[in-house]
Amino acid sequence: MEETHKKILLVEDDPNFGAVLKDYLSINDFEVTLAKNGMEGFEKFKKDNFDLCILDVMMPYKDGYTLAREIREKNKEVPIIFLTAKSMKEDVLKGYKVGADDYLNKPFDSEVLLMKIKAIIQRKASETKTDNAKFEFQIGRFHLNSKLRFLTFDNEEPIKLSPKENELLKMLALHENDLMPRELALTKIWRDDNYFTSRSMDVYIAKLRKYLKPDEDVEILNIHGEGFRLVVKNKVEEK
Amino acid sequence: MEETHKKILLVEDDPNFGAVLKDYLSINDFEVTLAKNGMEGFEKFKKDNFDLCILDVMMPYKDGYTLAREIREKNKEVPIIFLTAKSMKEDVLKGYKVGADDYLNKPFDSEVLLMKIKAIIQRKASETKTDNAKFEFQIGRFHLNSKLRFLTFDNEEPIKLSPKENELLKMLALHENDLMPRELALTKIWRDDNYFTSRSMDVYIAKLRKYLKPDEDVEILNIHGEGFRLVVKNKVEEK
DNA sequence: TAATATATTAACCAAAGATTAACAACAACA
DNA sequence: TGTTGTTGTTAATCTTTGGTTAATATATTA
Repeated sequence: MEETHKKILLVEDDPNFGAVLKDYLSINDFEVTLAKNGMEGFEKFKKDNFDLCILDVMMPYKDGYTLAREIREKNKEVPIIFLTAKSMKEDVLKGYKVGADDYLNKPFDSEVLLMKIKAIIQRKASETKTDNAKFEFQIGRFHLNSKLRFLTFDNEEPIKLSPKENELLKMLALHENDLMPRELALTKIWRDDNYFTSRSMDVYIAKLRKYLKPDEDVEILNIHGEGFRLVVKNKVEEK
Repeated sequence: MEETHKKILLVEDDPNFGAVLKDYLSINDFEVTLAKNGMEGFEKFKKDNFDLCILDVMMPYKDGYTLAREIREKNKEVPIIFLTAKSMKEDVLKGYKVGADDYLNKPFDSEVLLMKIKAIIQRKASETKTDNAKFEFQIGRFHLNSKLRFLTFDNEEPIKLSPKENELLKMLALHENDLMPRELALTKIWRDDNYFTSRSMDVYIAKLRKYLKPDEDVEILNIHGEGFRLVVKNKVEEK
């Protein structure tokens, strides 16, 4: 079964390198749009719908990080890979902060790039399969509107949730009564999985438990080493 | 969060190259077992539980393809990567025929290998996640949910199982009324087979027996020197 | 820019889980 | 029957993971 080719936005100021890379990706069945600086890159980004962006970091007028930030404002989903001559840790961190999905130091092996591209696109594909457009949830006597970030208990005044609180509760609700793996929340909400983000998540779990206290039948249980589970007891089936 | 390191079986007859590659993989957080020919490779394969095999094709006594076929007989799942000096099409085909997952021509870029390894392991992981591996078992009057790690007796409050308790009981249940070899549980659950892990397993068998006590018809029997057997007596067939 | 809301970090303690050690009980078998 | 290796049991110890608090940092808004 032949899928339609994935679209890649390639922003690279070196015209030779850019052309070679474009050709290479093209013969590997990607549809490549080449922009030669950040300005042009952003213009082309707005005009089309790409599956992946590959950005050179060092470019005149507008560098890769700035461009990435603009792209992220428009689109929270599209994967971004940075190409850079630098391999400094702070630069890498800066890249991930603006939401990069991967990093590649020049000069690099084209096969490695290809591998990364495929891995990233596949990952995004499986993510969008799991993540739901749904934004309203009934959780016991609570109602969550994750678009407005409101949590309402019965008919009381809604509580405003912070973005992280909201995302986390939504993810728990999507897995109601089932395991919500730690790792899933960390990689999807925190976009990183280490000791501190894990600690941070625990802090948020505590906050959510506080919010959910008024309903005795709603609980967030821990499954040691695995994740959390939002349980709703004595559930009355509606019809 | 630190996962336990993935185990790789590396079979390579060139001692220098083998050692270098082993070191390289080790510093990249893999646990590598090196075998210097096909014979030794197969012996080591049987003794442990690997996440990946990397086989050199041209080796004395037993070549990579033959070894791969033997490995496949034992294990249909484990990913295999071939290393070869050849790049002939028929050889590649021969490799895929015995179930290779990937192919790499010497000399190769170590980063490429690393990438391939990661891609393959991740793919396998997501496969086993989506493949609806059985996780619910009826054991006499008990019900085991090995995903949530719950053991429920009749309609009583579920008992929480620890990861090891859970895995072990699941493995017993998978062999219900049949022998569950010691060695199997040790290599699969403890990923190591020595005096202490064996002792540890006995401790867990004791714990499980305690949990299962309420149902007279459920018992874990020992088969001296072989393993254990989960028996369920007076089984009433349901329809 | 100050004020406010949100998020991260750090330290510390508690809980859960796993291993180890020591010894008793048992099976296999010469 | 005694000897050897295996299994059963308990309790102590060690390790990892989770919960909580508060200080600090970062982002957002007035």
